[in-house]
Amino acid sequence: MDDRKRRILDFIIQDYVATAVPVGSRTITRKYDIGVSPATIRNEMSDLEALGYLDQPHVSAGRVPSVKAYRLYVDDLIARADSLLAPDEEAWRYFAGRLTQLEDAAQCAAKALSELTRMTSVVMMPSQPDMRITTLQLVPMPKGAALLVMVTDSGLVRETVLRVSDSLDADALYAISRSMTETLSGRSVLEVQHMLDAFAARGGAQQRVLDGIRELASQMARQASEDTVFLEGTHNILNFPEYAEVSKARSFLSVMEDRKRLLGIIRGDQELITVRIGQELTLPEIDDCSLITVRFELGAYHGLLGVIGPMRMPYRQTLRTLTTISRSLTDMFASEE
Amino acid sequence: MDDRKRRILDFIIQDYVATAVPVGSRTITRKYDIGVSPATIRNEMSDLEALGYLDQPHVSAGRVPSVKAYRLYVDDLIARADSLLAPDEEAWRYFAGRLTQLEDAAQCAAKALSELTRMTSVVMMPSQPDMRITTLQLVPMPKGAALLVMVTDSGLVRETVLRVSDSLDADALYAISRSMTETLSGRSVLEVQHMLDAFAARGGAQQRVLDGIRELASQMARQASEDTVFLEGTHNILNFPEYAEVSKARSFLSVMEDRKRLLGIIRGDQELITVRIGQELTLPEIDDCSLITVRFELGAYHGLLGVIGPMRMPYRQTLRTLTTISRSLTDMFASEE
DNA sequence: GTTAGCACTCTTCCTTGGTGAGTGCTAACA
DNA sequence: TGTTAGCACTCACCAAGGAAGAGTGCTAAC
Repeated sequence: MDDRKRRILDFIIQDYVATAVPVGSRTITRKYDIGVSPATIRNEMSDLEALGYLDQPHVSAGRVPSVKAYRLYVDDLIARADSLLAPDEEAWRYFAGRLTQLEDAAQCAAKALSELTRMTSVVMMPSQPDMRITTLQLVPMPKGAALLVMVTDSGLVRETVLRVSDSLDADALYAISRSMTETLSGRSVLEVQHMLDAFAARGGAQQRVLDGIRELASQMARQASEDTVFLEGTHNILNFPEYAEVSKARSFLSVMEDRKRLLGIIRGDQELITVRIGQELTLPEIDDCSLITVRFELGAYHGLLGVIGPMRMPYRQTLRTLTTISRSLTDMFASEE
Repeated sequence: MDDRKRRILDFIIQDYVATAVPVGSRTITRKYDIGVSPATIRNEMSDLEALGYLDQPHVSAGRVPSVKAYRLYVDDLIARADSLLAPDEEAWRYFAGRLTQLEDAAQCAAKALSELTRMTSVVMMPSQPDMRITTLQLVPMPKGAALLVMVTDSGLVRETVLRVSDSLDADALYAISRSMTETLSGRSVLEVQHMLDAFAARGGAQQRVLDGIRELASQMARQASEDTVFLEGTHNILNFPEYAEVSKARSFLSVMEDRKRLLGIIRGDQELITVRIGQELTLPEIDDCSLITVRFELGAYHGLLGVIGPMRMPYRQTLRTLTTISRSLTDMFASEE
């Protein structure tokens, strides 16, 4: 494939991404000064089609990039990764808001991504199978209640409200907290859950507290073993002419509902950047969509940021936004812990 | 309006709610055994139209209930409120999941509502202008961090992660927590926010903690003065043939984005049940929708649960679901505090 | 190797006529 | 007086038939 073919292919991708309309030979000469006539372009396009880089919806329509064309384009984009390193200023500013906890950060990132890209964003927090408890603390609440707060070594926080005896003041709650922390800190959430399951029916004064710990531990254990996913901006899909039919939009949305399925697809991604184009996504209902995922680091583990949109998506800009947010997430966790 | 007219009107509403297709005179005789011929029904329908209870999309279509008809139907439904008192078993079971905090409960209720009704749900938590701080507590976290937890008298909890000196162990953090609580407890969040604004640039060892408190206080103050809204299931609108055009669906969704506008409409509702039908909603973009809100109690204040869907909605079932969830929310808060 | 010209294809949009659901009116009937 | 059958009429809906336009492939000339 010579240079001119390559340039024409790039023009077609660029134009189709922008307009969603099949690109004809005249359109190219009108919009992009390539120095040859439509007829020549036609010959080249004919060659490109033979090579498998272009599809023709029907004989009298323009050409549309094939999966192979997007693949070429994206692989090239990733190879010249330096162009993606320049941070996306808008994304930086957008995501500068203050974040407190892991989940906040993930949800916040998902929201930022979906608003910046105007597509659907997905964030996978990594599973942390060996997460250990560092602190348990009871915080007094009004009317005989207390907030049980559980903190793990990875900075995950969970809390629940308990009913406790009115006779317990702040100091008493703190004393209990200390002894609980002493007993349980350093143990994994799974271990704690099993320990307390054994105690379950023991009864007694502090039963409610134990139940609370057990509940939190099991919540955390669940979260520790399964990766969790956040989705935002699912209904941005309506902005794309590809999804102008409600039935298509609905099928897209119902695919998005099934988070386990999505998770199953992206879970294994180890590369810094993974791009799945069209059928590569292995979601037949939305085989005209693409999914880009970018890794971020969270201690020893890694999570994924992703964007789902039509196959015809602005790959370059989307990748920049993704890498920018991914980098700031990685930095944030690195500094916080 | 005599009894037979009323019965015919009810049939038309019932059928139109179920099918979204204008109801003709023959349809009525076929589906509902009313004992008279289509011609008679036609005469009655003609009368009902003259009375303003029916509309006719065009001359050779069946009839469609008017706003006035829905109004009559709904007012009647509310008047015979006892029929709504029977709790919706499915809703009960669905909503039986354990809840920890106010926001959790609200969000959870919103989710349950949208899934049960298959429409868009809205939950408004009440503003609590005189909310006061009861506890401030620092919980140790790994790597020189601490979780600052703030609890108010109404049971609202907020927390944020702070960086603190490594030299502070659990006991030291507790000592700080005690003195903070002593100083600030009983004060309103607004007061605290202003106090700390004055101190802002003071610097010093505990500056980070003070900043944390200030931030939380201002978050809470914002929440205390503004009511907060949760929306769920916005894209359920796609399930209705009325919104089969993507452009309509999009305009619905963009109305839903503007929470302040929604809030402005429902904020003032004092009744136990408020039903806004069609234009009564004063949202011209979606003037073929209805909004039902039901009050729930939260201490001295009240919040609202609502469902938004097409004007042609199953009012009776929706009201039952709403009142059931509302009652269980009210109960939950009453017992918890 | 490039370009102009031309016949050809096929989608899109508009028009047109047929079909059927539903109505309103009138006249007959109980 | 209320109910019913019959009938002409209206109008949305749908399928079929062009006309227009965009785009192609091929051929022949530059």
